[in-house]
Amino acid sequence: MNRPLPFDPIARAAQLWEDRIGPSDTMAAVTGLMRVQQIVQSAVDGALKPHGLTFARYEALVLLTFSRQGALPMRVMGERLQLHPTSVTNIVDRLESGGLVARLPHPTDRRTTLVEITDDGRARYEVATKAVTDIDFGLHGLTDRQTQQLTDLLTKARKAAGDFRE
Amino acid sequence: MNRPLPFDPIARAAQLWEDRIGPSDTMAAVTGLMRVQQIVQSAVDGALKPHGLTFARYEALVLLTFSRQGALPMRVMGERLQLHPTSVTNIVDRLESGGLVARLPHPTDRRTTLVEITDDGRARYEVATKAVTDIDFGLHGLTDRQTQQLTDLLTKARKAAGDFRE
DNA sequence: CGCATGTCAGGAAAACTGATATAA
DNA sequence: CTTATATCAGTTGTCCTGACATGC
Repeated sequence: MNRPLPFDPIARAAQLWEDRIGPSDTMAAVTGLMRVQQIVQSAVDGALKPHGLTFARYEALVLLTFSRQGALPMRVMGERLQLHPTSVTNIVDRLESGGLVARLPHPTDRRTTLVEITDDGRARYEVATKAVTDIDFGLHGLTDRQTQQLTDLLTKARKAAGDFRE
Repeated sequence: MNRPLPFDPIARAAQLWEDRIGPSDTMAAVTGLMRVQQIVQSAVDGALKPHGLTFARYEALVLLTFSRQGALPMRVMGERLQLHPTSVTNIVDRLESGGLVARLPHPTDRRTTLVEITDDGRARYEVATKAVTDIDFGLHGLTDRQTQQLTDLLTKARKAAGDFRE
């Protein structure tokens, strides 16, 4: 829709920031981060839409597929995906109503609800994975080396934010 | 609230992805990107909340402050901030109701609406800027050099996505 | 006529707050 | 009694679609 600008708006803003406020390094990185996230989110959601998924729901499906038993407690899903408890409830509701996961009682702790991926869920996961990998998650223009570098930098930031120890 | 995990969930997911699906470079970068964006968004919104702003509204205020006349057409704002026309309307509505900007008729083109930052808007911009720079936009753990590297990588991705030419 | 600009109504997906029932 | 788990009701901020009035 929108034609591209003939200049980089973030570089321009960073220049003005430097002139008027001070060092613009962090501001430029954060603005770029926000914009690339938006690009990637939109590309991935677009690729998943024909399969009735959003990125958040797809991530939940991947998490369950990767789990040993194909099932996890709600609380653990929220922890791994960094989701609010009510968001987990919402996402599992939608996946469940589509028949992609099922809620099961936990065998020993009756407070907790297990979420198990169904056969339909595994099938959906496979076609959805093809859809997002076919578009490279909407992230283009980087060499493999640069993509790894990006991952490393983001990992440093996550660690500094207390996302994980080790 | 949530204690940090004792391991990096993205690194773990990338390992499983590699085992079962294929190269995990892009997947790891995108997942990390999403997570860091979430961290930064939450930190910045938290810092701006006491001043009655969100990051989106703050960005609009910065854009106007940086413009030559302190005023821009709605369409241009949407173009620079990569916002949907209806999102521009919404954001300007809220800024206007807080007295931070004013809508003016365009002198020659009566279709377009100019948005001008007010004195109150400029004052709010200053305290808000102090609030977000005081927390470094929620982005920690990177050296200046690494922050610049991150910006460069994100710029490459934006350019490949057709965000801007040149 | 076409196209551009901005607004409105309404919906979607997700985050959050606060309250609640149940169970450890 | 305190804590943990999950849900529910309701609000918020943002993006999106489709329709529309106005003006170039």
